[in-house]
Amino acid sequence: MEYQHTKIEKKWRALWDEKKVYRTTEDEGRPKYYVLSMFPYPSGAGLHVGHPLGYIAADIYARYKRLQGYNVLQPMGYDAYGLPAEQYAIQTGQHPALTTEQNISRYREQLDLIGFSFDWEREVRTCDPGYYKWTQWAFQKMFNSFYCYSCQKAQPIEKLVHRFETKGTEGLNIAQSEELSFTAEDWKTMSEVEQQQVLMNYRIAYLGETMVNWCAELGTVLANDEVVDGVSVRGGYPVVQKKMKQWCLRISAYAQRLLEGLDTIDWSESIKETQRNWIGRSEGAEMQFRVKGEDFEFTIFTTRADTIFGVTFMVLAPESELVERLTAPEQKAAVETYIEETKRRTELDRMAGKKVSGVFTGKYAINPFTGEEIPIWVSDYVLAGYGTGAIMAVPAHDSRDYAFARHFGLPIVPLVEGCDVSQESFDAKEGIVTNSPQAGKTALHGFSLNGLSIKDAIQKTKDFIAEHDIGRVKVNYRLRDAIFSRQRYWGEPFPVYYKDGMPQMIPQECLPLLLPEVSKFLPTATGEPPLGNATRWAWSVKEKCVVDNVLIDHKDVFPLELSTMPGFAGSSAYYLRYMDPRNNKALVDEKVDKYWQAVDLYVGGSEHATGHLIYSRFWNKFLFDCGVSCVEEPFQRLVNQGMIQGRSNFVYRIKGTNKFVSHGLKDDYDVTPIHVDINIVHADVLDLEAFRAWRPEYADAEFVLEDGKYVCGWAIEKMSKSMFNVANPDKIVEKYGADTLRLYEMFLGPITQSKPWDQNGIDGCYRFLRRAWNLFFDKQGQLAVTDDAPSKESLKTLHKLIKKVTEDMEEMSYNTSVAAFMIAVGEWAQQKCRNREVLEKFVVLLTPFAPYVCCELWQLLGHDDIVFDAQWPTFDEAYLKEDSVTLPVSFNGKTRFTIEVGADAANDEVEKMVLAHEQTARYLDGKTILKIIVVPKRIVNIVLK
RNA sequence: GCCCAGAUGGUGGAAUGGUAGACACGAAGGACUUAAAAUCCUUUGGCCAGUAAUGGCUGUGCGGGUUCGAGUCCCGCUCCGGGCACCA
Repeated sequence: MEYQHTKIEKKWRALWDEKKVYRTTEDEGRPKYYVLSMFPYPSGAGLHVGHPLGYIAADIYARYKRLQGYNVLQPMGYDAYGLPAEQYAIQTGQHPALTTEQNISRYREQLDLIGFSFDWEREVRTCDPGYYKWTQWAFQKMFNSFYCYSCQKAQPIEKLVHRFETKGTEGLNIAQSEELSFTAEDWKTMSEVEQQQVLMNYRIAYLGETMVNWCAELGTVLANDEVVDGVSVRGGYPVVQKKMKQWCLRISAYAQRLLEGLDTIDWSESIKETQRNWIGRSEGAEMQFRVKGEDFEFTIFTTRADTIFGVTFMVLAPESELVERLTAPEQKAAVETYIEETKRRTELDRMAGKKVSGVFTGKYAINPFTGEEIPIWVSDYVLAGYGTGAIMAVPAHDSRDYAFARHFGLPIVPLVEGCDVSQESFDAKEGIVTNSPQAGKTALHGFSLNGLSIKDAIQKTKDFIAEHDIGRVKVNYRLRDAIFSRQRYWGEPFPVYYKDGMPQMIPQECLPLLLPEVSKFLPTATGEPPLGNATRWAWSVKEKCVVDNVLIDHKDVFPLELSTMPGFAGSSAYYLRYMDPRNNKALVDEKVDKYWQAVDLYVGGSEHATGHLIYSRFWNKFLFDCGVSCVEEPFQRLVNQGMIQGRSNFVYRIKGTNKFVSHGLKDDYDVTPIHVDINIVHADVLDLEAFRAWRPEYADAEFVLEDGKYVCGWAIEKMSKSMFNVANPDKIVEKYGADTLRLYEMFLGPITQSKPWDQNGIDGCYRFLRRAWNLFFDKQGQLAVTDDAPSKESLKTLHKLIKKVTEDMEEMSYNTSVAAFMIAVGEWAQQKCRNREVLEKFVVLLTPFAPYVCCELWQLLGHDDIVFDAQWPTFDEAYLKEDSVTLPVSFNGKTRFTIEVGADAANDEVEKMVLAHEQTARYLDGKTILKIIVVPKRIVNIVLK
C-alpha cells in the first residue's frame, strides 16, 4: 500500500469528529494539564503558515501529555472584536458581526485541516453575548472595588464607605488617583453625588480625566501599548496627547504584585525583562523644598538622594500645576510663552528634537540640607506624569541636567571622588562620595556623606530625610493606569448608565447589556461615539432594566455610556471561561476552576508582552482577590513562538519589454525586479505556463532562460499578500498532507526563533513520512509486520529514539526530535526491522507530530482503540549500553593510539590499561607522567612533564 | 544611553566542558529510465599532500583568559535582533 495522505487524513478527520475524541471533561481521577494557544483575531486574509506554528507546538505538547495519562484541556476560540472589521464596515457598510462570522468560518476550516486536538465544544468568541456578559461583569466588579495596600488586595467598595463613615481618610493606605483628606464628619455632610465623586478616586475601574493618547484618524483613544513612536500600532496614524474623561483601570495599584509575580512563573527572561521595564519600578525618595520667602513647599522625586549637595537648580514640567504657583510676576510673560511653545510641539517632536529649552520662573527653592537658594526653572525635559512633575537637578551626575546646565550656564558641582565633569556628566552609580559641605557650614547637624560609597550614601540620606521630616522613602512605577474606553462601535458596550452625571452600574441581573444596532459606524453629528447612532440601545436578553420606574433605555433620563471596551477586555480572562464556557451563573464554576487551576502551558507571540500579557495578569490577580480565580498567576509557563517571515520570489523584466530574464543573467540587462507569486515557483524555478496564466499582461511574456530553466531571485520579507509570498497552509495540506506540514513547521528550527518560510525543505519531511510508512509494508505493498523477537539493534534504535523524543518534549525542541525520527527510520530500514513491538512504540512516539498517519498505522496494526489512548513508551538504559568503547589516548593533547575498554569500565581500570599498553612505554621514554585524565567513554589524555 | 537575547558550512540549524557541523535543504556525481518525474546510492566546512585508501593543517563574529581539553565557562570588543527611554 502506498502512503496516501489525502485519503488517510479525510478518513480520520471524519472519525475524530464522529467519535468526539477531543471532548474534555473534568476528571478528578486523572491529573489535569491545561495547554493554551493565544486565540486569534480572525482577519479577512485567513491563516498563513506562520499562524499555526505556535498551535502545532502546543498541540504536540498537549498530545504528548495526553499519551502520558494527563487529562488535557486544549481549547480554541476567537478574539472577535477589533478594529479591522469595523474599518471594513465603515468602508463597505457590511456589519462587523457578519464579516467576523465569515472570517471565523474560514479560520475554522483551515484549522480543522491541520489536525489539532482542540475541544471545539468549549469554543468562545469575545463578541458573543454569553461571553461578554462576563467581561462586563468583571468590569462592574472592578468598579465596585478599591485596592488596599496594607492587605495587598482588592476589596469591596462598601468597606471603604464604611471606613469613611467612621474615620474619614485618616491612616488610609490605598490606591488612589489623588491624595484626598477629609474626616468622617466631612463625609457625612457630602451629597450623594459628592460622595460618588470621592469614591471615583479609589475605584479600580474609574472614570478619570487624564491625558490620553488621542488618535484622530481612528477617532478613539488608545492605551500606551497601542502607541509606538507617536503613531498608532494599527494603521500608523499620528497620536496626540489630549485631556479627556475616560474609563480607566487602576492597574498601577498592582504594579508591585505584577513585578513580584514574574519571579514565580516560567517565562523567557526576555519577556519578563520587557514587563519589568514596562512596570519600571524605581526606588527613591520624595523631598520637600521650601520656596524662598514663602510659606510654601513642593515635593520632588529622586533616586539619587545622595546628590543633594550637587543640586544647582530645580526644574518643573511645563504641564505641572506648580508652574503657575511658582512663577514670579516679572517672569510670567516669559513662562507663558514657553508653555505655549511646548504645547504646540507634539510628542513626536519632543522626542525627535531633543533640543534643550527652558525658562526661569524667577523664584528660588531652599535646599533643605544647606539652606542654599536654588533657582527654579521650567523645562519640557521633565515629565508631568512621572513622580511629582518636579525634580532637583544635579548636573554633575545626570546627563539631562548637565545638558541643561551647560545650555543655560548654571553651575555644576561634582560629588564623586576623581570624576571628570568637564565634558560630560558622571552618571554611574559607583564611586566614593566627596564634596559634602564642611561641618558647621551645613545647615543640618553636620550631615556629611564624604567617604561613603554611592550606595551607602543614598541609604544614609534616605534615613536622614525620614528622620528629620524632610521627605520620605518612595517607590515609583512607570506603569500607568490602563485607559479602558474606546470611541468605537465593535467592542463590548459598558454596562453603565448615567444619573445626575454620575455613572451607575446596570443591575447585574440585566447583563449582558447587548451591543445595539446602529445606522452607521461613524461618530454622530455631535461628535459622540458610534453608539450614539443607536435608537434602541439599552436592551437586554433577559429583561428590561428599570430604575426609578424609568426604563434605562431612555436616552434623556438615563443616558448610557457610549464608549466601548478596548480589545484587551475580552482577551483578559478567556482562559478562565474556557474551563466552563456555557455557565450562565458564574464566569467559572468554583469547583471547575479548582480542577483546572490555571494555564500550565501558554503559547503565543511575544508582541503581546506589554499588552495582553500584562492586562491578563492584572485581570486575573483582581479576580484572584475576589475569589473567582484560585491561582494568582494565570499562565505558569509561557513559550513565545517566533515569527515566520516570507520568502519572496522575483522575476526580472527587461525595462520597456515583456521579456523576463533568469536570475543568473539579470546583470547583463537593465531590469526591474517584480514580485512573483511563490505558488507558481518551485525550488526557485518558475513555472512558465503558470506565469503566463497568472496575469493577463504576462500572457505573451518571453523568457531568457539559463540551462533551460527560469531561475527566480529571492528575498526574506514580511509575509504579506502584496508581496505574493504568503504560503497558504491549505495548499500544503493538499499537496503533502497535514502531517507533513506539522512535521515541517517543527523541523524548521527552534519554535522560539523567527525564521523565514522556505518551501524548498518540505520534501524532506514528506519523504520521511513515506519511508516511515514503508517500514510497515513489503515490496508488494502488503502489511509486513512480524511478531518475531526484535533484534538488538532495532531495540537500541528504539530506545535511543524514546529517550531523545521524551527529553525534547519538555524543552519543546521539536526540531531535533524530528531529526531523531528520521535517523531512527533510516536505521530500521537498514536493519530491515519489521517487528511489531518496535514499530508500535514508534507509532505512539510519532502520534503527537503526525496524528493522522499514526491513527491509520495503529489501526492497520490491528488495534481497535485509537492511538491517542495508547501509553507513552519509556526507555530502558540497558538497551543503550555499549559492550565496549574505543578510546583515543593522547599525550599532551595529541592522539597517539586507541584502546578498547568495557563500556562501564571505571576510570582507574582504564588508567591501568593505558599504562600497561606497550606503546605507552615507548612514548614515555624519558618523560614523566604528570596526570592521566580519563573522560568516561570519551577520551584518555596523558599530560607529560 | 540602559536592559535582554543572539552570532556555528551555500541555507535552516545539531552539539550535559569531551571526536564541531547531527538532521534537512541546496549542490555535484552515479543507478534505474526512450526521456522526464519519482525513487535509491555516493560526495559535500576550508586549505594542503596523495593515482588512491588516506593523511596533515585549519576552522564556531573579533581579542584575551581559565582548563589536559572551550562553540559551550570568565573578561574586553564588534555586529545583528528585541525591549525601555528626556522615567530624574
